[in-house]
Amino acid sequence: MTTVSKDSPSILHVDLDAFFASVEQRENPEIRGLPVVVGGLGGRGVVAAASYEARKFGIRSAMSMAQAKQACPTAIFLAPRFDLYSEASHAVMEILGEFTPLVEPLSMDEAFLDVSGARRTLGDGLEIGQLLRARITAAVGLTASVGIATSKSLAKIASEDAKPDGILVIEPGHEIEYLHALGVERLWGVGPVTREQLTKLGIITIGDLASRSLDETISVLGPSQGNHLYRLAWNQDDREVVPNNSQKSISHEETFSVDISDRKLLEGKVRRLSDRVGERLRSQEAATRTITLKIRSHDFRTITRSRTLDQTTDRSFEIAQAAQRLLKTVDIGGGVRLIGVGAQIAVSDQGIQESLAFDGPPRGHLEVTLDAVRDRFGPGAVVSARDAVDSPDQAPKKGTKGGSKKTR
DNA sequence: TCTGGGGTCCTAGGACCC
DNA sequence: TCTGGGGTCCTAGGACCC
Ligand SMILES: [Mg+2]
Ligand SMILES: [Mg+2]
Repeated sequence: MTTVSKDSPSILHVDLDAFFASVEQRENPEIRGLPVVVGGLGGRGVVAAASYEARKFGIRSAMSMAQAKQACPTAIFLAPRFDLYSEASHAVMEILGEFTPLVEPLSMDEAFLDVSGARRTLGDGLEIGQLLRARITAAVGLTASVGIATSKSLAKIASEDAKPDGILVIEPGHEIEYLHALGVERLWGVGPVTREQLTKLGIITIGDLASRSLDETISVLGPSQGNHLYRLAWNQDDREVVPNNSQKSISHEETFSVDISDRKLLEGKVRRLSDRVGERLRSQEAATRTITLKIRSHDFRTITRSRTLDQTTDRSFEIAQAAQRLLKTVDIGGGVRLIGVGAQIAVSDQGIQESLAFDGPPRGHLEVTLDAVRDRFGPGAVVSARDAVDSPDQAPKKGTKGGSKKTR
């Protein structure tokens, strides 16, 4: 048993280093120590992962493979092998689960852990972080970096600074000095567009953002993002680690090596993509009601068209039919670069019942319902049972149901 | 050889409802 | 009675993440 002070940080962000490239280097000893670039080889590919050796040449995720080749012609260029990465990912997540059930995967190669319960037996966050890093390397042959802090946002930022193969604890009381020295783009949720907006206002660092008034931040970024980022800039982030998040959509898309203008050809592509979407729906015993067609034109402009059906389906044919009908409404004049088919996963009545049983009714729904009744029948129509007096106006009529079953 | 593929969440307007 | 005010659903677009 270890003694751990109560305010010792207990949120861990675990992130594998150069994930796809590291798996490839693990598989093939001959490319260890060499610049390795994993990405699409088909002419229009981008970099999915670059080994640290490749990063020395300026190669980064999301740059085109063509650019990467220019930066380092002698690098090893590999097509991704997702089955391999998926297997490694599962193995890592399983290890994380040995430390606490509170594991929230964010992607194939990263997860949050809340170890506040596990610390009593396993040690503080730092000790647990070192333990699981060693376990991952020994069992899976990959290195992981870990950020540890009192909030998700800060733990995630810290894991970047821990890389590669490192660990970093942001001690309580030192959070603000650490955070405020960083560029705003380091905040989770600030991308190129937001960073540019902030730069125009002279906001370069997180400290700059924090020193402005909340009102100013909101006037530029809107109430939602403004509030959120302002809070993050002061390390005010009370989001909890939530395991077992359910998937909300399934999609497949394809970028063609040459733009396509032939409708028949595109219809065939839609059919094949719909098959894959349907297959995955059925394998999860899920269904969809809303289908989305995505088209990116030769000029990189992207549109989506979606259609909600009257009834849910898990049949590839119906998905394809909906998507092909949407395709007919789109002008494909200059050629199509990418086409995609997506399906929103419908929440089954059973799922709703389970979530009601588990979480209680979502407040929004209940209150809307009550308000609607009051709106129709007057303020006395619904009162708390505690306050109900035995008057004809307020007593429930005989035969009133306890609750309705279907919420939507 | 410009710009992947898989996702999540937010915004905003119109329809519809009470 | 020149304007109610919300709420949800649907659709389209866009920022962001890995
Ligand atoms: Mg990573
Ligand atoms: Mg990652």
